Amino acid sequence: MRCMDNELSSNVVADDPMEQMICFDLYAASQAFTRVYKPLLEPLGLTYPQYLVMLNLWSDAPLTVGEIGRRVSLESNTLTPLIKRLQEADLVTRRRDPADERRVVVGLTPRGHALSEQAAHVPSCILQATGMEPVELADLQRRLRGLTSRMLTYNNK
Amino acid sequence: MRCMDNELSSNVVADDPMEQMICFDLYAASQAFTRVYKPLLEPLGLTYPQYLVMLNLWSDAPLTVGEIGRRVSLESNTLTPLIKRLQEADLVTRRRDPADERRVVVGLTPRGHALSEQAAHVPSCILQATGMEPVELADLQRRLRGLTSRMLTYNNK
DNA sequence: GACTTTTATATCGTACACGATTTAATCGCT
DNA sequence: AGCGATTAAATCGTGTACGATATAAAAGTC
Repeated sequence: MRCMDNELSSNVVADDPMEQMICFDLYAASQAFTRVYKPLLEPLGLTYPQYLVMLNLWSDAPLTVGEIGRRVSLESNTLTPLIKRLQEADLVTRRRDPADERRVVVGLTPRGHALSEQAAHVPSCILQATGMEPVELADLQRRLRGLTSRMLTYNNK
Repeated sequence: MRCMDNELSSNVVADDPMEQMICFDLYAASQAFTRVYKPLLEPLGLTYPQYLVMLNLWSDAPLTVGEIGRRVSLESNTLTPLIKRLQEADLVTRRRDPADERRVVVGLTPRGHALSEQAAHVPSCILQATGMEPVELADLQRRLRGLTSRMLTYNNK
């Protein structure tokens, strides 16, 4: 679907070019979270994307690279080096799935498993940092998911 | 300020490790925007961060690297190479400010200025892709800014 | 007026993102 | 069974992000 300009076009550009950009607000919010996560994750030696991968492994290890990718919305081109860094840090193991040699199964080392305890306090810290009630947060999440879904639909038309 | 776990801690980790992560929803929404912007910006030869810089120049050129950085929340370590790529593409000029030789002033070339016309339809396309009314969008932006502000405040305590 | 501090940019190293391509294994079809 | 299509990872190249450091100019201090 091509975008057709309409009578609203002249109103969407404000004096301040950043003022009306919803995308920029999303970006800024995302960066703000990154900054709050950083000091919490630094003692664990994890970056935020690495933390997302570890969260899934703590919950459901072992997982294939592809399954991890579906959960965190990343593909092997990003995940492979990331997981190799986790392996270097002796947090995860990587081996080919004997049942399907195309797959690589990622598991936790004892050190990787143990790290979950040090990370247990992170979610509550983040919740506190938002300064929002869980109900209010859930509403915002619902709106964001709706927006994301509509954006992706638009893109596929 | 250190984060103290409280009685809610046990509720913030759901079965699905991704389910309750507001940060991930922000990331996903941001990525969805990137995907909608991409086909719109590709004909212009711009990436999304480059587009943000050009938006500010179209509005207020010439600008120093620092001023651009304040507007798009990036620093010289990211901006310098980005702006050099815009210069390679003959869209912007870079020169030291004679009044203060520390500053680098970024201006538009004729080609850079002309590109604004090709980009004029982008904001209305994005608005259409959100599938939201401007009022509704403004409300979401207000919430996001409040959240961002609280997160950054938390981080500085 | 030399000296310290601050400011503005640039450089460097590490770590994502992601499109495009490659490689190898498995699947599907006849 | 053979073989083209599909799938799962990995690899490659480009472009952000960003902490740490470097460099040079300007501002502040005695």
